[in-house]
Amino acid sequence: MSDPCSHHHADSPPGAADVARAIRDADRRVTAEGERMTPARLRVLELLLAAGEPVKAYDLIARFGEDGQPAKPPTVYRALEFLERKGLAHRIASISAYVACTSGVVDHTAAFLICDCCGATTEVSAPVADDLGRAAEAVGYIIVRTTIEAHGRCPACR
Amino acid sequence: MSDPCSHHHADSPPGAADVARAIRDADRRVTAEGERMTPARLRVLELLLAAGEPVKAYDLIARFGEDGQPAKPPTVYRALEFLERKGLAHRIASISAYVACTSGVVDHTAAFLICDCCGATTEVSAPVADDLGRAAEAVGYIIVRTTIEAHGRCPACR
DNA sequence: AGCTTTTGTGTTATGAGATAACATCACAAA
DNA sequence: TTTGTGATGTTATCTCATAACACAAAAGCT
Repeated sequence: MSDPCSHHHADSPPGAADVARAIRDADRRVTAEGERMTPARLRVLELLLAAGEPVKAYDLIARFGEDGQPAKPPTVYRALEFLERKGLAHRIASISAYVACTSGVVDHTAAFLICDCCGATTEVSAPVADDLGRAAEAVGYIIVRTTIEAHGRCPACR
Repeated sequence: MSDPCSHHHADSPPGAADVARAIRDADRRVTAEGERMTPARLRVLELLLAAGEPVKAYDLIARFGEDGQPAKPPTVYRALEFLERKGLAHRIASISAYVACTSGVVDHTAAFLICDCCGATTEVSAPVADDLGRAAEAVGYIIVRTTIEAHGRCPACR
């Protein structure tokens, strides 16, 4: 947050029921694809979903143990890598943070609107990537994965 | 480079004359805008231009002194911050690297095509940002700055 | 010129983000 | 049961970036 705001916002933390359902869905999908949704992976996904906003890796590490015991960094980074690979989470490079995927689409290019004031983020589907794909093709590139991160002010902060 | 390639590419390091001219232009522009193009800033810009591709901050730090003496990190990070603010360089968040701006346009949203194989990058003007701007407006966001980084394979590596 | 303010630099130290390397474990296929 | 693969535990370390403070250089003012 380059210029943190003092006014407060209505939090919209996803309800426990929502989180539980999202986790069950994710678990089923991963299992169906022949991969394992292990406790560590479930736990990290749970933390991301419960936060409802981007979370720093070391915050996940700190919150990892139900009893307050932190995890070792590789535990969390490995889980994040897996979740990203499965499309269940995204890394937001410009702020070095991670967020649960809110798009139902499995293989998609995500675009983020990030409020520099309060830190809220919105994942929008990117009509954007198509244009870029064409531009890339014209130059001879094959695009595998695209990071789109727009910084600015959210409705509450503007 | 997630999957480094062994084949080699024709390097296209900008000629010394090109670098010198770009530096003079930048110097003039910055001075005209009432800011100071100090030796440290010139040096970092020179290193970025000469590289012709994204460079890690600590590589700049290592190469900083003409005599081989490294700089202290803040020296380089401050220069990078300035160059970015002036639109003379860009930070590529997804690979934590910096690159000289190759677009003539002063205030623009840059988009990058990054080869995961050889590390080459191409800066393309982003027709992309307009779409995103409209999408953002629809949700009530004001966009200040956008990061667009497409990873894939360059013509030589595909 | 003398003074003040602003902007940039030098330096030390440390914070924050991420991964290498290797031992061990769990699980499913043969 | 054996064997192979994928996941985890653990230690250590590496890379990236900035805070904080003292000092210097330039620009603006009277």
